This record gives sequence, structure tokens and C-alpha cells, in this order.
Amino acid sequence: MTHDDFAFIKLLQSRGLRVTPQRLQVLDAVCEGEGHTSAGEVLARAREANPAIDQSTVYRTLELLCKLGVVAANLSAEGITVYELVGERPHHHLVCTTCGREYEIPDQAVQTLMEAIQGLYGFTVTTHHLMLEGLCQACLTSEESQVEP
Amino acid sequence: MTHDDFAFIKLLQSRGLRVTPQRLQVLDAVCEGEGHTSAGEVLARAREANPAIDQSTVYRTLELLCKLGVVAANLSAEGITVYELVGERPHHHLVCTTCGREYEIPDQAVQTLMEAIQGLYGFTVTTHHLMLEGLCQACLTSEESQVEP
DNA sequence: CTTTGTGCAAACACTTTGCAAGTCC
DNA sequence: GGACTTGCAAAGTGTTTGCACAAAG
Repeated sequence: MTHDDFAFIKLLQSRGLRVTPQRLQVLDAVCEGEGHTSAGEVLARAREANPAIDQSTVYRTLELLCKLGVVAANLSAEGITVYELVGERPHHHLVCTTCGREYEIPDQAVQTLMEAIQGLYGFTVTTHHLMLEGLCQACLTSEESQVEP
Repeated sequence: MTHDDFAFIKLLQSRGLRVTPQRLQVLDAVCEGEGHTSAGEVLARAREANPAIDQSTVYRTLELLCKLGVVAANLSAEGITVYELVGERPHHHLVCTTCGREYEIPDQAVQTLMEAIQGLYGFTVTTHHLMLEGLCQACLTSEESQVEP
């Protein structure tokens, strides 16, 4: 997924925020990443464009992007915060623990679970993004076909 | 939920591991916590019994307890690792973001989701414990009844 | 020119590690 | 006694903060 610099610039301006090269570089860096990107990866990627950019700028900018609703923050299974562009539709991710690939799944299946929880327990789930770990089909079949050592 | 010191001692012995006061204290500390307990809380609680116990001992013991299958580690929404005693049945947690209370829900509803994911995407989810954030019924009604400031 | 944002450096919280001394069996 | 554990202290992550200088509007 790619983003729209122009829309982002207008968004910043509409809030009275400054348009700086660093902000554009951080947003670019998040976009370059497929799926979820850690702050460290964003920093590394942003430094390709601007070697002088500081980690604190990256963290502050990511926080800003979250507040603006441009990116979303989530916890990875290792406990570090990962970021991704906010798309049009809500969705969730399946992360393969073997190959590391990420698969997007639509919200509807999960929505059913959330509604069931609401109905049964009167609990309104506000977690809008799940990252489920597991084994993807490709890794599963290749694992079955070989004898474990 | 409480635990069985005797069973734990036998488990340690059966593996050729030493039974030390620290190990019992850490297990006690995990048990004293309702629901999920962070390593820091375990340390604090264990120090009530043994002020000299070290943080590294707590971390090492928690790791051991996980390996033995006595406790399970999970990530909290804030990204810190939390521990809980392994109960008989698989279950999941609803954590209220307002009052902090935790509610246990049985595995079956969630299991349906996992099976649906398996069927639709061929992805085998290995995440066996979910912590969903949200608003519990009590907090929801008290929030509705008062005007937001 | 004023306000906002950046880089720098230091501090932070949580967790892990190496090693000598202590403890369990 | 010998192997396993602990405490201590230090280092390692990932993240946050205070502040002077730089840059945007």
C-alpha cells in the first residue's frame, strides 16, 4: 500500500502543524514496509533518505501519525510496537511464526466473535486489530513433508 | 485460583531440579495475583516473603515455570509480559480499560473463530490465549449515565 | 519573528547476562 | 562434594524526555 503525500500535507496544514521533511520521510518509511514495521525499521529506512534523522524524531512522528489516524500502532508477539498504514477497511493479521509472512484477513469473521462476546458477557471489545500467530499453509505442508530431526 | 505446592515440588524433583525457597515464593506470588501479574508485581510480592530475593531470580524462575507449564506468559496491552497460573481449561481474558478488571471467557467461542480461519485461509493459529481490551458492562452503564466533561 | 519541531544526550523501564558465592541433594 | 541456584552488578533493549538550536509559517 502506498500513501498520498499531498493529502498528508493538507492534513498537517489543516491542523496548524508544520510540514517538515522528517515527517514526510517517516511516513514514507512506514509505507515502504509491507505489513507491520517496528520503530527501529522505520528509523533505518528513514535514514536512507536522511542519515541525520534522530530516533526521538521518529518516535515523536509515529506518535503524531497515530494521533492523526494515518497509521495504527500494534504490539507484536515479541512485545515491540509495530506500525502500519491505516487502510480503508478494518482488518486483522495472521503472522506466520515460521516464515514471518503476514496475511490480512477481513474484519467480518472476527466481528462475529466480538458481537458474540458483547451478547454473552455485555463486554464491548475495543481491540480493533488482532495479530494472531500461527503456521501458514505453505509452512505447514513443508513441515509435514519432512521428518522432524 | 490457588496452587499445590506439593505437586510443584514433585514436578521439580521429577525433573532433577532443585526445590528452593525462592521457587516456591515466586510461584506463591503468581498465585496471589488475580488474573495477570507482571514480573515487577511478582517481584514485589515475593519480597514480602523474602526481601532479599533478586529480580534476576524472579525472571529466571518465571521462565522456568513457563517451561514446566505451570504458568503461562502473555503480553499485556501495554506491552509488558504478564503471567498467570495455567488452569485446567483453555480460556481467554477480557480486560476492562476503565476499571482494570479481568473477565475470563471459555475457549469455545474463540475456537469457532480459529476454526473458521483454518478453513478459510489454511492458517493454523497457535495463539492460544487472547487478551481483548474493552469496556465491561458496569463501566459502560456508568459511563452512559454521566455527561462527559 | 514567533512558534513548532529537531537533534543530541541522557534517562527510563523492563529484561537479560556473567560470574563468584551459596545451597540443595 | 558437586551440580544447580542465587545475588549482585552490569549491560542490553526499546522507548521517552529536557533542552538549546534550527526551521517553518
